[in-house]
Parts: sequence; C-alpha cells; structure tokens
Amino acid sequence: MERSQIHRVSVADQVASVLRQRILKGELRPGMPLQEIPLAASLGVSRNTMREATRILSLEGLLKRSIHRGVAVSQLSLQDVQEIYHLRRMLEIPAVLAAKSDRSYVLPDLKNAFEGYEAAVSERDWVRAVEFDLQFHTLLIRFHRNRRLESFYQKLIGELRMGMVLVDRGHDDPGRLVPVHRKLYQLLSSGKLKQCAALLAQHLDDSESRLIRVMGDRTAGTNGGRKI
Amino acid sequence: MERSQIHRVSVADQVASVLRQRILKGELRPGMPLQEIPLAASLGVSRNTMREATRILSLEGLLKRSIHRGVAVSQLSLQDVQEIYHLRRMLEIPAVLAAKSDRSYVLPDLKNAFEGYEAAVSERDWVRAVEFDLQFHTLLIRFHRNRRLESFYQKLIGELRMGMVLVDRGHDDPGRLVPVHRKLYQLLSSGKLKQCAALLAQHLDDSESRLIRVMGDRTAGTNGGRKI
DNA sequence: GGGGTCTAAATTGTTCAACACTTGACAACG
DNA sequence: CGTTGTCAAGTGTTGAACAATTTAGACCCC
Repeated sequence: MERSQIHRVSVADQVASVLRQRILKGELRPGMPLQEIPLAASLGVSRNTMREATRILSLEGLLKRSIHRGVAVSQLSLQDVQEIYHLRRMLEIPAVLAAKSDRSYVLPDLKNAFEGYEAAVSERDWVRAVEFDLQFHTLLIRFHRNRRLESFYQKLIGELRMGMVLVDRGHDDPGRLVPVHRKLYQLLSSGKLKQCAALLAQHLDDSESRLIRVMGDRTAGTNGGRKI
Repeated sequence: MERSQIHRVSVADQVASVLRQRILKGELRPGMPLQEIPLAASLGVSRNTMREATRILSLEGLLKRSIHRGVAVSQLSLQDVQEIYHLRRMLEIPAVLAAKSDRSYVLPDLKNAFEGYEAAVSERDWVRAVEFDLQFHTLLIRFHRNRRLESFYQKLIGELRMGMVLVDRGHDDPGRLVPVHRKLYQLLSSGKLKQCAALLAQHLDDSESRLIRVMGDRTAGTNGGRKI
C-alpha cells in the first residue's frame, strides 16, 4: 500500500472514505442518524468539512439527506433491491458475453477474488466474504472496458453491500455458494461464455431471492434510531 | 412553474442547479476555471455554500476538481465520447426492445419531445434543439422502469450535452436529423420494435461520428483559460 | 384521558473571518 | 540558460456565530 502521491487528498474526501468504510462494514447501520457536531468532533474535523463529506456520501446513495432533519444511513427497500438486481443482470451478463478477447487482463484478479472469497468463508469472516463476493462481480463488469460503467456499478454494489452486511451473520450459510464463483471462473477462462452467462444468471437470481427473503424477515425492529 | 413545496431546497442545491444550467447552456465553456470567491459573491452566497455546490457538480462529472488548483468545467475527450456512446447503445437499444407493454405511459412524452425538437430546429434554436433531442433519448430509457438507471443516464447525457453545445452553432446542420426521431416514434408506437432498434442503432452511430468529427476540428484554441 | 396549540431546546443551514498550505509566476542568482 | 528563492493569489480548513426549522414537551381545553 504505497501512497504514491503523498497526501494528495482533501480531508473531506478522507472523512468520506472513513464513513464509507464504516457503513459498508456495518458499523453504521441503515437508518441510523448521524449528527454533524459529535461526528465531526470525533474525527477531529470541522463541521463544514464533515458537511462536505456527507454531501459526497449522499450523492453516492449511502447517506440520505433530509433538509433540516440531518443525514441518516440509507435503508434499502425491497424495490431498491429488485432495481439493483435488474441492473446487475442487465450489466453483468453482457459483460461475460463480451469477454471474447483479451480476458487475460482480468482473469488473474478474478482468480484472486474467488480464492479470497473461499478463504474468507472458511474462516467464517462474512464481512470479508461479502467484500470478495462483490469484488468478483465488479471485476466482471470490467469486460465492458468502460470506466463510467465501472464506477456506476461500484456505486450500485456499495448500496447493495450495505443491505448485505446486515444479512451475513447467522440466518443463512453463504458458504454453500462457494463453488459458483470458481465454476464461473473456469467457464470463463475456458471460453464457454454462453454457459458462463447462464450460470451467472441463475446465480444472480439465487442471490436476489436469498437477500429478499432475509430482508423480509427483519422488517423494522432494527432501525438504529428515529426514522428519517 | 409553481413551487409546490416552498423553498424546501438548500441553497447549495439551488446554486448547483444554476451552475448546471449555465454549463449545459454553454455559458460556461469546457475548460473554463471557476474561482470560488468571485463566483460565490456574484450569486450572493458564501464561499462554503459555493464549495458544496461545486462538490455536487464535480460528482456529477460536470466540473473537474484539482486539489489546490480549483475547479474547472469538464472537457470531454474523444475517449469520453466513445465511452458514453458505447453506453448509450448498450442502454437505449434494449430499452426500446423492452417496450413491449404499457408504452402508453411514455409515448405522449416522447411525442412532445420530438415535436419540440422539430419546432426548435425550425426556429434555428440549436440549444433548445439539443435539449429536446437528448430528452427524447432519455425518455427511451424510461422503458427499463429503473430509477437508478434513469438518473445514471441523465448524468451521462449531461456530460454529452456539454460537449454538444459547443458543436451546435454553424458547422453542421442538425436539421437533417429531424425525421429520425419522428420515425423512431412511429415504429415504436406501432410495435415494430426490431425495426425501431435497428434505426436507433444507426442513429446513434451517426450522432457519434458527427460529434467526433466536429470535435476533431476544434482541437484546442477554444479553451477558456489555463489548462486544468 | 384525548387532542390540539404553544413555547423552548436542539439541530441543521448558512454566513463570515481567519489562517495554513499549495501553486504558479517572477526575479535574483549562479 | 537553468536553478533557486520569494511572493502573491487561491484553495483547504477551521471555529464561531446567527437564522431557520424541527422536535419534544408543557400546557390548556373539551
């Protein structure tokens, strides 16, 4: 982790990164309200800087801003999840099918992602497992060779991850999904794109219905504060 | 233009809107640097509020932020244009093909868009023509019935529009494209989706190559200030 | 007791003034 | 002619203040 360009980031961006991590790791739960003054103080920055940071995250969809009521961690509705999975299908499957040439560029990263996933699962580290899971899918998008699409997809995945961290503990065993990523990788690297796309479609369907099922179970009751 | 909810918008958002309009209308040209203090003063807001506004626009891609060097209106490169058109094809064509049912919801708006376009063209009002042109295509995306996709697309179109406004005056006659939108509408409303998609694909190719050609002509020379 | 209005505290929205830090340009210097 | 030092201009960040709004509770009436 060499910081090639020293400190070339504004404090506001750094604060946004810290909060982003906390949200995606589940430390800050969906629905939880964030108060400017204590939060800014706890990170040792001014209120204005904190406002810039929350501005960034609200435009990313991770925080929700209500005027004069403050910001709160966003909460995915069922409709949101369906919307996001609709997009995932729309974007990931053509990505795989577009992986005709020069796969070599992405394949090593993919291999690394699903291996990391399997390792995390075997250690029961669900947060890290979700991280690698979604990283695998994000890498698939890279086949489109389109930076704007990548960053959009990353934003989507961020929103989804927020909803997934709540799911991870208990309930369901993400481990049973282990072989899928490996299989996808094998099909991809051997050029069986059609089969890979089909398996991916099924995998996404599974993933969506699993998430929706778990979300349905815990309707309310876990919102960490007043509603916003 | 009734303001249904009175003033329920933060000043920073309003400032962002004003600047967005100015950029999309071409008043603020790509490459032009924006200085916080004079700009904030000219709009009668504080520097911090202006900073929040520029934060918003830079995350939308309309402004580019370089640390300690200020913000400038973004400048589309050839690669950017290709990237955006790649996405347009990827998103608009499936949108048309997905328009099997309940088209009635979008059709009136589409009609309105291409009629407005034709009217603007006949009045030689190119800015407004570009506006209606892109609105037509944005409406197509609505067939996907996906809010996130719509907002992403709108962002893309915003970037493109910035590059297009420079093109509008002189050079080429956008008027010759008039019948295309009408034709697309007719094919769509009569359910000939395949034909519509084919025409759309061709239309996008035309549009892209036309934009790229014009951009190639005016390489540099028109950047409104120092490079950033 | 239930329901409505009013007051006051808390929190956000916005402004202002100051200072630290970086950049870019210019001049002095070798 | 290139290097280095200096300096003004502009951004990044802070802290304190005030305005605007929401929220909760006190109060009152029926």
